[in-house]
Amino acid sequence: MIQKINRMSLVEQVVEQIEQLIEQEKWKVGDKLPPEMELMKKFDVSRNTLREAIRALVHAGLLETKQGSGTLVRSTSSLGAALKRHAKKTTMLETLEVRLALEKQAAQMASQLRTNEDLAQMNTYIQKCKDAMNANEMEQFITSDIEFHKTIVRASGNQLLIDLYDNMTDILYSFVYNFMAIDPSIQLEVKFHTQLFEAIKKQDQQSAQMYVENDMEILKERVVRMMED
Amino acid sequence: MIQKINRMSLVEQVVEQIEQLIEQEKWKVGDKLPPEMELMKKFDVSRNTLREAIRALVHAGLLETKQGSGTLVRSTSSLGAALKRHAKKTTMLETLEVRLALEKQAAQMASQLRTNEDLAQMNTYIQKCKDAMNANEMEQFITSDIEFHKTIVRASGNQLLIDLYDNMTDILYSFVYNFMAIDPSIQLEVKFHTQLFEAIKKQDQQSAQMYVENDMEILKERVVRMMED
DNA sequence: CCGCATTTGTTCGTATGTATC
DNA sequence: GGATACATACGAACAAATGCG
Repeated sequence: MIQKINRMSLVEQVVEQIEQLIEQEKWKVGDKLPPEMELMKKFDVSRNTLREAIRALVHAGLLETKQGSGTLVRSTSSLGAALKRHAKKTTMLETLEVRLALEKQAAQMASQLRTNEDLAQMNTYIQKCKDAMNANEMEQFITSDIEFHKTIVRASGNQLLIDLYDNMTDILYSFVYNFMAIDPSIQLEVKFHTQLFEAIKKQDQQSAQMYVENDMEILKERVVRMMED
Repeated sequence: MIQKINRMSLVEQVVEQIEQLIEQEKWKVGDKLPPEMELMKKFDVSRNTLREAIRALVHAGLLETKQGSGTLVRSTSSLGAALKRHAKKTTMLETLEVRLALEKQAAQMASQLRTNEDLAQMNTYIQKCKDAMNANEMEQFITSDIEFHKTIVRASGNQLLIDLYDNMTDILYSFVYNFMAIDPSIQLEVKFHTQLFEAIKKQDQQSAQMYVENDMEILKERVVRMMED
């Protein structure tokens, strides 16, 4: 039996393994990696090799090293890191518009493909949004709101669309999060959620896209208002 | 006058400079970089430092090194490279759907923002498409077709949208290019181009989005047919 | 086919700066 | 402040691939 020769350099192999560990969430965002000595033993490579692999991942944006402290996980994919870097060169409004584009398409596709499980999940998150609104719990509202939208996009079944959307959402909310406040527009938002849900349930593609636009218009106004301050 | 301290490591600085040189097309895709010795002198860093910068860019997908031969430019942005890697894990159909999402949004925005120059350019490319079709020149048709669509997306004014769209288009056509043939559907395609152009001219957002869908349906059928073979 | 120059790949060693305890 | 561990940068020597005459 002939074994395939390992054409990948040691560094590349370590990089791949670390990438997978992060993608599989064995090492989560914010986690601190084990110290170099431990990793050397685990991967069975020299310190130089390990360090080089880590540097590659630092430049890719997945890891972050702090002198004297350690290395920690910063992002889950190089796509996310590249998007974040790119998004910084543009405005939040542009990111929002791209996110709108993705969600509109997702809503249209979800109208055709949604399963009963999808619908049930959407319903759950809508209810959570309502509860959070009544209890004036902003943080809970935002979390449920994000999950509601992500459920729609997941229902599209398009993995590339899902990944891009999730990254855009992360970028947006990492900026907007602290500037949110309970205000009358939230009631409108919940109303649009319900309408959007009904459209997807009825498999009405046109209306689904329209309600996405309505819903995101609110977020857009918040971003614009935020940028004026 | 207080000077800002250079917090960036030498490697990072070299990486940035090379990235800029590539982005500004001083080093174009396919070009061979000057040998390490020369670059060492130009950037005034040691070989190790330079090599580490190059390695980071190789991992990011912008450069490619060949022992004994040299280093050459592979891609113009890390976003593009990350997207390409990601897109390989999914299907062409998914890429096409995301591209459709972006172009629909772009068409809607272009309907509002298009300048007379934009319209003139679109017209030019439509004419080139017609000419190529009559002359049975497939390659010329595809090139003009791509340019027509890109012009619409550019007219949206959203740089993030433009970059993502361009990359998606590159990925798609690098797969589909060689499988195209002159067939009756091309006549339909030109017809949709004209309709789409008229909608943008009349600033009719709804129709513009619809015609994008019609137009891309043809491409979708081609991709599906191609994948069956 | 050989030999050679060019170019990148790999692995040492060393010096200095910097964060943490 | 001192000790320790890690980060950063440079230099040098040798290996391996490529291309040319």
